[in-house]
Amino acid sequence: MARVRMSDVAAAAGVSTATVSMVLSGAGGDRISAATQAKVREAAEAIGYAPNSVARSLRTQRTRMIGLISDSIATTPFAGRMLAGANDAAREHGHLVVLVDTDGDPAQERQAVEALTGQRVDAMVYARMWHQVVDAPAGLAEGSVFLDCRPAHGSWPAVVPDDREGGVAATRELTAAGHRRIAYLDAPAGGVVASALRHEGYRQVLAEAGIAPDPALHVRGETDAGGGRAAAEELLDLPADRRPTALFCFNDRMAMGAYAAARRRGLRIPEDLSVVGYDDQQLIAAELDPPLTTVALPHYEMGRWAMEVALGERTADPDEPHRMPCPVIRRESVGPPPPARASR
Amino acid sequence: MARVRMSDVAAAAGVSTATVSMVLSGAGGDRISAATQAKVREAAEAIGYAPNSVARSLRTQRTRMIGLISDSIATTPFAGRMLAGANDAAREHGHLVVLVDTDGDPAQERQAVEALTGQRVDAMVYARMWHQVVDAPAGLAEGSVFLDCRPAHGSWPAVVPDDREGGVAATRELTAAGHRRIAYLDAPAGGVVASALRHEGYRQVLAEAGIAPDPALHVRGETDAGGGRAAAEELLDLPADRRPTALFCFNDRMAMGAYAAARRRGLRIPEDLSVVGYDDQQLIAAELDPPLTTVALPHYEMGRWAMEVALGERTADPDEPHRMPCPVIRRESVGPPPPARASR
DNA sequence: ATGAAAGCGCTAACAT
DNA sequence: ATGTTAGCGCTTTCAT
Repeated sequence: MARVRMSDVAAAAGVSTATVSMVLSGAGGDRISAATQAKVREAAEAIGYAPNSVARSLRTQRTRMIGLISDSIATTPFAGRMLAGANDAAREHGHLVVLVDTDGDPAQERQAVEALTGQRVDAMVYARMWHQVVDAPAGLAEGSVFLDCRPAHGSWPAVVPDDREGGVAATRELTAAGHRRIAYLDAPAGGVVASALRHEGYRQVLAEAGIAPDPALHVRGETDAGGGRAAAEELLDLPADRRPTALFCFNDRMAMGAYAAARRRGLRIPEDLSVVGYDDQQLIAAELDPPLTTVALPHYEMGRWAMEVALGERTADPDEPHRMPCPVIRRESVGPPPPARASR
Repeated sequence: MARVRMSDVAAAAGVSTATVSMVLSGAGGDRISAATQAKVREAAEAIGYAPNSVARSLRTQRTRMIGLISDSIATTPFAGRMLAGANDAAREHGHLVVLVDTDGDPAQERQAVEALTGQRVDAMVYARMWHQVVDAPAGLAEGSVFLDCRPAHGSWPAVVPDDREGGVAATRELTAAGHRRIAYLDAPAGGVVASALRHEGYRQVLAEAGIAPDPALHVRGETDAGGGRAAAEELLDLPADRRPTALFCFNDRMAMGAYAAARRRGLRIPEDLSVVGYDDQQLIAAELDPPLTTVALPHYEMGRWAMEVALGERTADPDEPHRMPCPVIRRESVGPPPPARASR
């Protein structure tokens, strides 16, 4: 790599390294004469000088690197856009991101914190692939920020999707179309914080619309297509007067399964059955037939937000997670309820 | 962050920093007495010493960081497992990866190379989201390695999927089941190197099986579900005696569209029509009904390979890309051709 | 078996 | 307006 040092530039320009440092770092704008500045820049250019950030970091105690620890953002095809948001924000502020994927293994997390601390990153972001409550890794510095998760204990800034409002928006999409028998195809019970929050949102909308919640319309299944299909079948096998006219699915994969169940029964979407998903997974939502109306997770924006607070470009309350809105993506899977069951 | 330095450990242990350095770096195994070693370790532990990698790097001229420049691996949900492979290999050898996503923008690439060079990363990996031939970014150091792409000019180690053999494997899956009228749903003409390679493999298998290639069975479409569907429709509208009994699709998304086209015509998969995809995209291949037989891209292995040569743990020919095998993933979308057209 | 001392390449007081 | 100088925290000869 580059072998030429600042002293070489200084020699070539006939000035001291201090002068070179000042002009090249821009700090000497007013202190160094224009002529000298030009001379220095030319010399640097001519001999192909590239500053050594390691030396600078040692001196300034700032590395312009941000550590990003994740359970598996990088390795799974899901929340990658969080990285994009974080990366963009870092770049815009002249920082680099050092990424460590730990598979969610606490031992690896501890090592990651250690390695990143050793490299003296200016700050750390701790990210999860999906919204959850986590134990902070051992040794995580104050000033770190949580991305798509929040710490069970301790006080750190955090950003998570506003899953409650997402549940509201999804359900409202359905009540607005005229539905009153709306099912919620939920994730398995326990642990999944998004599941409970979306359910809250769902119930709130029903209440506002004066719809009595029917426990039979709240079913659970694995969060994949198979689970969604099984759950949807259970629902569609209900007697006609108790059967839902619309399905709010915990995620797009379950919605995909619900499509399959509807298809088996000869039900058309959205004419006979309306469906709303969650996640806006491009590979599914946009390519389903018909394209799926869904609620998007603001991954990119959350990644940006987290990086901006890590960089100190934005302040945040360390005791209350920032909830990022989840926009509805309208496509073609929602319509009015079928006439036969449109009125009660 | 940690404020305690090696001199603090030295003082606490009553030895010199040289001694501390030796024992803590393991280099003093035979030179320092066991008693002193223990004393030093205890002192370090007691006062919570954590070495400063920046200072070490300045001194040793090695940062134990590898730069990874990608067009958008991190930001799109596709080739993320390349990152996992790279990350795992780096970790196993005590290195960290500094990730920069450039969106494929040459200006950003140049900046990335510059920033990474400035940080004195020990090596760089240049990755693309899908197999392509690229112009190396300006200033890319010798010794860098190309991941999922190969340089149009210049001499660098590179790793790409063996798309030709993948095409062979996919097609053979179909001839082995007894098919003779096998269509290739290709990507649009031009540029996509994988497209041509897979086509070569396809033709080779036909030739080996003594099947005369029918130009009507080579159709092209956009590489999404819509394109696959249109291409499949064209094929399925052929007169019965010319219609294919099996479809080899450029990717899983096109296969998804082919499923839709088949469904519209009342064709069952695999009883009436066999389908093979490419990519093994979990969200699609495994969740389609029936699950799709496909060819997997060895993303994880390629990521690992690239990182290992970047780390110098593996040697590679800089003038010939390493071709990584693409395994067939057998699921349920391939069967024998329907009886009516089974024989020629 | 251990210590002294010279830097790695840069920045930032402080001088001039 | 520019130069001198003292480190940042560590590793590594070379001495002892």
